[in-house]
This record gives sequence, C-alpha cells and structure tokens, in this order.
Amino acid sequence: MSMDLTDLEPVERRSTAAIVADRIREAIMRGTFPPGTQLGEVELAGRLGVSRGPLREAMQRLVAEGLLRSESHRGLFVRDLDAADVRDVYVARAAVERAAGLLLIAGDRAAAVQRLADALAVMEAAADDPVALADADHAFHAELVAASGSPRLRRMADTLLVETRMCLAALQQTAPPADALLAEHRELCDAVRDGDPGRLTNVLESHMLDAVERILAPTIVPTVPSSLPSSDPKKPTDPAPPALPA
Amino acid sequence: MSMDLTDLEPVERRSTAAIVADRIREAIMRGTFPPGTQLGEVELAGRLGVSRGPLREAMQRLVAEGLLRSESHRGLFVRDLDAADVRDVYVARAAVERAAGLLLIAGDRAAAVQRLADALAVMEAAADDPVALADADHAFHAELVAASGSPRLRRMADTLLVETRMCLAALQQTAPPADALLAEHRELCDAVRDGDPGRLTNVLESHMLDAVERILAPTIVPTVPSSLPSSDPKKPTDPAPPALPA
DNA sequence: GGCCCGCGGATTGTTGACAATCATACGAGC
DNA sequence: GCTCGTATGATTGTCAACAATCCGCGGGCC
Repeated sequence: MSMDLTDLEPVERRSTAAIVADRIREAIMRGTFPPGTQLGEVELAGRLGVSRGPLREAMQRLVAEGLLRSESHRGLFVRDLDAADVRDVYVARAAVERAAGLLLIAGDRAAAVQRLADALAVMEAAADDPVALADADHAFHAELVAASGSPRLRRMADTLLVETRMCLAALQQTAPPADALLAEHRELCDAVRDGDPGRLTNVLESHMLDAVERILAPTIVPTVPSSLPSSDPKKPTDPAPPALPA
Repeated sequence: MSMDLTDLEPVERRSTAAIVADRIREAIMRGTFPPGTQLGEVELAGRLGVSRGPLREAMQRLVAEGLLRSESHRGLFVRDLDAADVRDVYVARAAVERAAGLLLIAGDRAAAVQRLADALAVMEAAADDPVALADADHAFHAELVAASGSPRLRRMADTLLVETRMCLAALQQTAPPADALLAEHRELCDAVRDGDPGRLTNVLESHMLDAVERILAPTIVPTVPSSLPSSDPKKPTDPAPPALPA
C-alpha cells in the first residue's frame, strides 16, 4: 500500500472556525454536552485555546446545521430532541439514504458493494463493544452515502448522522441487539448487490422504523403524530451535566 | 380573518448574523453576486452597516450551507456550479421532495392539497412574468416541503432551492415554457390528491429530469455521469459584477 | 532574455476591550 | 405575606485595532 503522490491534494488547510466546529460537533455527538446544556463562550474559548471570534463563527455554523439553538442575549444551547425529532431524523435519513442507494445501483455497483462490505466487516468485528458498534454503524451509513458521489446527499447525511448519535447518546438506555442490527445491514448490502430499487427502499425504510422503535421503546410512543394532549408535557429527564473532559 | 393571539409566539428576535446571512443569501440567489465573485469583507460590512464580526459569522453560516467556498487567507467566493452540480441539486431535491410528498399523502391530504392549490394559483397568475414565475415555482416547492411538517426536510429543501435559483440565474439563457411548467406542477398536485405514492414519485422525478435538461440544454450534456474529458473546462461567462442594491 | 528574490499593498485572521441585555436576589410598599 | 421595583452580576453582541498571510510587481542575478 504505497502512497502515490500523483494526485497531491491542495494541502488541506481548514479554517480554525471549521476545526472548532468539528470539535464541538464531536463533543455533542458523543454526548459530552447533553441536550439542553448551555455553552458559555468564554469558557469554551478558553478551553479550546482560541478567542471568542472564531468560536462564535463555529457556533453559527453549528446553528446552521441545527445542532445548536441560539437565544438572543441568552446563550447557545444544545438542541434537545424529543420523540418527534427522532422520527423526523429517521424520515430524513430514509429519504437521503434511499436516494444514495439508488445512485449506487445506477452507478458502479460492484465498487459500491465492495465499500459497503468493508464497512460491514468493521461492524461485525465491533459487535461486542457497543460504542464501537455505534461508530461502525455510523461509518456504514456515511459510506453508503459517500459512495453515491453526491456531495449534497453526503452533507445532509453527515448532519443527520450526528443527530442520530445525539439521540442514541441522550436516550441510550439499552444497547441495541448486535445480531439484529448486523442482519439488517447485511440485507441492505445485498439489496444494493442485487440492484433491486424496490427491495432497497423497503429494507431501508424498515431499518429506519426499527431504529426509531428501538430508541423510543421505553418512552410513551404514540404512533400518530401530534394531537396528543397527554399527561405530562414536562420532561422528567434532567440529569446533572457531567464534567467536561480535558 | 381575525388574528387570534392565543398562541402568542415567543417574539421572533433574529440575530444580526442570521439577518445578514439572509440578505447575502438572497443576493446570491437573485444572481446579484454571480458565481465566482469574491466577497470582500470590509466592503460588504460597510454596505450592510455592520462590522466585520457579525458579517464573518453570517459567512460561516453560508459556507456551511454550501453557498460559499472559503479559501484561507484568500477570501470568500460564491460557489460556481457546473453541470454535475446542477444534476446533484436536482437529485437531492427529488429525494427530499419525494419524502415530503409521501408525508403529505400519509398525513392530512386535504389540507396539503389546499396549500398546494393556492401556490399553484399564484404560479398561474404569474405565468407571464418570468421572474415572478420563478418565484412562484420556488414558493410552490417550498410549500410542498413545508406542508410535510418535517423541519429537517424543510431546511434541506430551502438550501437546495436557493441553489436551484443560482443555477437559473447563472444559466438563464431562456425562460422556461410556462405552460409545460404549470402542467407538471398541476400533475404533481393531482398525484398528492389521489394519494398514489408511486405516481407521485414518477411525476416528481420526471419533473426534476425535465428541469435539468432545460437548464443544461444549450451546453454539451452527456447523460452518463462523470468520465467526461470534454472540450473546454473553463467557463466563458464572466460578466462584470453588477452594482449592489441599497 | 529569462528566472528568482524581495518588497509594497491589500485582505484575511485574531484579539482584547466596550456597550447592551438579561437573570437573579434583595428590599420597599401595599 | 405577597408583589413589584431596583441593584447587581454575568453573559452576549459588537466594534476597532493588531498581526499574519498572500498576490502583484520591480530589481537583481545567472
């Protein structure tokens, strides 16, 4: 595996705002900042070793992605996702990943299946460790969309996958059964291999529905959207914010 | 139509960065800033009556949306879209709007059809004026996605629609035939009314394909993606940047 | 004559400080 | 005893100046 220098990239030089945004995004994704926590600018800036200017730029970027909500003269808060948001994330993911899968089928199917199979192997190898499995799951779907070659689908999927991780981190009451998860992904891979658009759509949508149910299992989950003047509108969950790392 | 104050909203107070971002986005969308133009920070800041701080935050937001590209220590430029980008925009739009349409069918179909019919009426009224028609077209699709009730699909669609307008503004060599456009939208509305998912998918995808062909008509347009070492990669269009409004 | 080096102008990236706004706690008034 | 007005503290929003980097151009050297 010799690195060939023929394609030499234009020296990736990311702006500090982008780097800071990546850091914060990662932290939000990993659950380091639980939903609802306020992100003080001075504290974060000091911790990351930058001034408030670049940090605020990074925040605006994250607000645009929908990960943070900004209240004027009040502060920036990590968006907290309710059941409706969980469903919405998976609806949007189904839309994006279905389109990506169709592009895969229409394009170089063999190469796509190869990449998917590799990602699947990583998942199988990490079946024991729940967090590694979540990472591999994330990587699988990211690869699925990236292989489609559509930059816009890719960007959308990246944001949605981060939100998915937020859901999992916030509501991770139980680790998902690894075998069922693997089976679903294998089936998804097969659908691409066979090149059957209808089957891919079905597999993908049922995969998403399963995921939603898994996440929303312990909570009250009315299947009909809205129109629920149910008992208690206030959230019972309000765990003390854990200490920040490093 | 008496305004009822029962639901009184939390007083919409947008941050200046968001306002500035809207302004710039609008200008890019309308073609005031042609693709490839550099946006000087001091000039823009002075023109908008804000300092460079908030302006830079707004820029980061637009970069995150993919409307601008930032070269380090070089400046911010309006992204120029090539043929592949045009196809990609419409692929993504098809994915998003299909999902939204399916949600419409599954939800309150009557209300959705009503909103779509209203938007369609606006289009019909503006059939003569090309720019008004483009606005109405934009509004129709925005309404389609907004009516789905999915905030994520909505956000994606908003960004994609702006990019669509960029394509149109940059390559508007010929006004689209209003009658064909109206017919397609009517058919789309009917598909939602009938509640036939398959038909909706077909109508929507053909609508998108038609739009792509319309835009890419005069240029060389190979139907197969990528692998085109065609003649001239550089764009002939480089009109003098028109003066800024207000 | 052609190529390399260095300088001037301009623009971006970053910083620290100033002004405006909001939440909280305390005390006066009813 | 409860409510309202006010002071205080902290945080956000904004600004102008400083430092770093890059493009274009002229002079020197080969």
